[in-house]
Amino acid sequence: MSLSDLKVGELAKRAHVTPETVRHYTREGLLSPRRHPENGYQLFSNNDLERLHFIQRARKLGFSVAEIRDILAHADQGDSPCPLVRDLLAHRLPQIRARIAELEALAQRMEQALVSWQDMPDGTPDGHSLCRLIESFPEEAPCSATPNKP
Amino acid sequence: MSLSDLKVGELAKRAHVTPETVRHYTREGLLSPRRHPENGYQLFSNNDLERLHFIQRARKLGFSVAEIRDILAHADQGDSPCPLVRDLLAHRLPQIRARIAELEALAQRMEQALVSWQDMPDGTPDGHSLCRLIESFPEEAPCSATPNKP
DNA sequence: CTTGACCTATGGGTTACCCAAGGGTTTTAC
DNA sequence: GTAAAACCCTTGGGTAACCCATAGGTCAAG
Repeated sequence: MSLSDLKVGELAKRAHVTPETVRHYTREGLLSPRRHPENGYQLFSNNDLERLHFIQRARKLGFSVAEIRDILAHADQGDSPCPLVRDLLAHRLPQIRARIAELEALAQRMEQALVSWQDMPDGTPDGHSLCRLIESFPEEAPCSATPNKP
Repeated sequence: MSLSDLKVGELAKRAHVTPETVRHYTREGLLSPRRHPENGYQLFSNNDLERLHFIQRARKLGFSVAEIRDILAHADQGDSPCPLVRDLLAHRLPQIRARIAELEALAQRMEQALVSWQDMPDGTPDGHSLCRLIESFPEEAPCSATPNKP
């Protein structure tokens, strides 16, 4: 109805994301487009575009989609989401730092492996050994960094 | 049949993982236990225990379960998996380094946010602003680090 | 009026597991 | 000897933030 109504693709293009992402945010309740009464198309306003920009900024600060939904819900009710925002970030930061430390440790294991493998022969698997490269590595360190999350 | 046959729980305990994890590796083809002919229980050998240790070492070096399956398949066929192992690690390492850089950038954004928010009032959302804390952050940086993967 | 570009909803894939349900088995304890 | 606890099985669903394929409706331009 409004002059500035945007369809998914148009909104997506302006925010440099894919239409799928916009639909995802809509499904998750971060955006609530009106619907064209006849064809069912999603209709986004300029306000939705601002909202999407907000979402992108928040994502870049490390907030999850679920957290952003909560933040937006607060704001939509007229409550200031800022205390929530501060809290979330303060809690997330040490987790990120821990994750960095994990990955750093992993990278060092990998580098040490590559270095110490440089003068090891490849060898064929036998009954006792599958790959000495890997087996040459220490295993016993009760609990520590987990790889492969990203 | 063998004296040293282990049930899932026993194998899991010796490797300090959960039975679910063992079943997962079995489903993914990393382990191939025999089956008790009468009750269908999985029966693992000492060789499987070594194999599980191998898997754990490889996981700690950052290999994915799928990669480890390939490595083990090579070894099971009598081929040396070592060239594959070197290759995989050499390719993965720069990805990990890139991921660390991403997270480092994220952490710095978060820290800068927390600092610069210290003397900002919380404010109530109005038509133009949802949360100035987040809106005070730059958005335009064409493409860069993605948060929230771990 | 027919392309081709766009929209819709649904369901499945990604990773490395974890968890619950529903049901059979084995071990332990009385 | 038996009953409860502990263990095993398979199936299916959940996690995070999307991406992609399918099948089918809609719309703008030539």
